Amino acid sequence: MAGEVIYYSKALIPTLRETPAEAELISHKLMLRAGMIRKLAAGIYNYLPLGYRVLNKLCRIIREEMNRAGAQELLLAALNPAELWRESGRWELYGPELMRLEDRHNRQLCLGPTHEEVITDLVRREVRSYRQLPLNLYQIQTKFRDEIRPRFGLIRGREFLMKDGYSFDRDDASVEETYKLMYQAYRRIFERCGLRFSVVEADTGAIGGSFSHEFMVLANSGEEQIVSCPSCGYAANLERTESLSPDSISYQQVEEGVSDNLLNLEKVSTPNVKTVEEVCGFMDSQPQELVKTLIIMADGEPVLALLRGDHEINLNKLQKLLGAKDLELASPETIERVTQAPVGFAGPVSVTGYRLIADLVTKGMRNFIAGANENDAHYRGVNWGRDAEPEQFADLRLSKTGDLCCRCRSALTFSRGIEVGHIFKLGTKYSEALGATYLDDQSKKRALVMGCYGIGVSRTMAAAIEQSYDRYGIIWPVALAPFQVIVLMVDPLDEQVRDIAVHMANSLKAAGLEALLDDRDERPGIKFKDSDLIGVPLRVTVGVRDLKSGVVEIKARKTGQSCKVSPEHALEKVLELLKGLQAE
RNA sequence: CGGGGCGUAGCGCAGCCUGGUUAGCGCGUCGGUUUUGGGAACCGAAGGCCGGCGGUUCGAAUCCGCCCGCCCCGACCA
Repeated sequence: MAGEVIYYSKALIPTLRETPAEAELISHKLMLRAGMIRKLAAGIYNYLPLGYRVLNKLCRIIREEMNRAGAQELLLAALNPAELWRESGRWELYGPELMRLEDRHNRQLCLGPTHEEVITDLVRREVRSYRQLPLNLYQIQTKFRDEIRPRFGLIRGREFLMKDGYSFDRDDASVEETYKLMYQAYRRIFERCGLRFSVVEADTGAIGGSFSHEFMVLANSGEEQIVSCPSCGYAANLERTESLSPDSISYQQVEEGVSDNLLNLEKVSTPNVKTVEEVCGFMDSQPQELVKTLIIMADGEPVLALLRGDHEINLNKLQKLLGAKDLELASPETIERVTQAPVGFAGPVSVTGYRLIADLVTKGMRNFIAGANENDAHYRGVNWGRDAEPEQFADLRLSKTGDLCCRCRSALTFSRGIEVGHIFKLGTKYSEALGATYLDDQSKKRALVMGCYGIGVSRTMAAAIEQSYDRYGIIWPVALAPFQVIVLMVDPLDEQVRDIAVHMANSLKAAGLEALLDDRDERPGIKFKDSDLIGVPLRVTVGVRDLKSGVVEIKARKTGQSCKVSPEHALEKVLELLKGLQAE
């Protein structure tokens, strides 16, 4: 890498002592304070030199790994004609998140939120033969999404930097190879960034198979909940997690050690007792003895979903099961219409005309409590078969703490993450819609099999900070740091200090490192604070005090550990420390 | 989209409820003196269409209406 020295006195690094009121999230606050970014409008940011340096570090790593994996970089148009999006059907499907605009001739355009259409169009024009395959193309570009609610600074913006890649293969076997290559490339990218991350299985939608993974940077502020198994390596998004309830036999069975001692169905008057908690309190029972009934609107049709009282529904699972496009909780009016009772008294007994789906866990339950579909009444002693029978038992529940891995039965771990990468096999969805075909070795026309691979570059920068900071500021991993070293002159007016510091910075540069030379005529305190805030991994402090003893101080940002060495040995020491930091 | 909050100097805020004469404070900025190893002290100075438009009033940062911008929460608990 080419070395560099930047003089702080000439650099635009407008640090802030106080946090602008607009920021909530740590990464957002610190990036503003460190002078890395400034907001232009809601969800839209300018990158100042310091922030841009970090972004470029990320891009460089991404490029190197993508190229190594055989992908080629290109740059696609950001402004897309509507016709192309109409061809794929997404002009209508994408919804208000698509930034649409018109030109002076009233032609409709959009700003690309992703580029399947554009790349597929390009490839369908240029690729004809299997001999040209496989082809793997990527770009790093600003994307536009008109988010409902931009928030969290760079984590959810309306304009953001993204690496998006698309692969074109002859068949499934071939795309699987490409997919594996990309998976490995992604692992390498995030490893090289020095990030702690987890790869989770993601929803594959209609395509099926294990062909989608999300790369999550682990951070407590993460939007996504991740469930992982420490013993077998299974990891998934909470919404997609399949897990075993540790107590999936009924409470009654556990209590009595019998399974088929069926009690009579008994209607109990429960005036104004509606929630699970209220019912339990009223009947002196546990949520595990109760089956709750949720009325869900699936594409406008009410469906009754049954879950154990202490479990939550996972709408994604239900949606998948039903094959529905749109799911939402039914309105109170609908609930009254369906159950003939106010909200709070729904149950499975004597329901007709609606689909009834019960969670697997409820299958083993006996003599449970449920709403009576009647104002102020519940049943107790409800049993499947005799009193009610769902159309099917299926996995509907949201995994919860204490659940076991369904592969190896170990206890699952719950954590939070920020999605920074997503890879998936697209199949022929876009190639068929846009007619992107090739001739195979039998002269037969076939649709290209696609994969797509994204990395949120600007978001990754924010995620790195979420994962590594302290009360003084950012702590960059060496690979992403805007500079590896800051050389700080305590007394910039002193000739000897200046000479030694400049020489130090230049020798760092000669060694291929990027150095920030703080030559500002500021008080030492300010310079130390700024140095900590912007998070440069190593600091070399040159001042008259230490020079009297013939030394300079080298301090690691992360550990706070420092040592004093002679100026002649400083370079060597810095290189050694950096090596140690990178090896972590 | 629903709910809540905010908009006053580059940044952080007070003033507004209860209208009144030069609109304040801290930080930052500029000049000066003294300082100089963890955000200095003193002296002096610059910097505001109080988000915009309209209304009420003798008089509006302050009251009312509309608009714009920004932030937060929510859109899975029967």
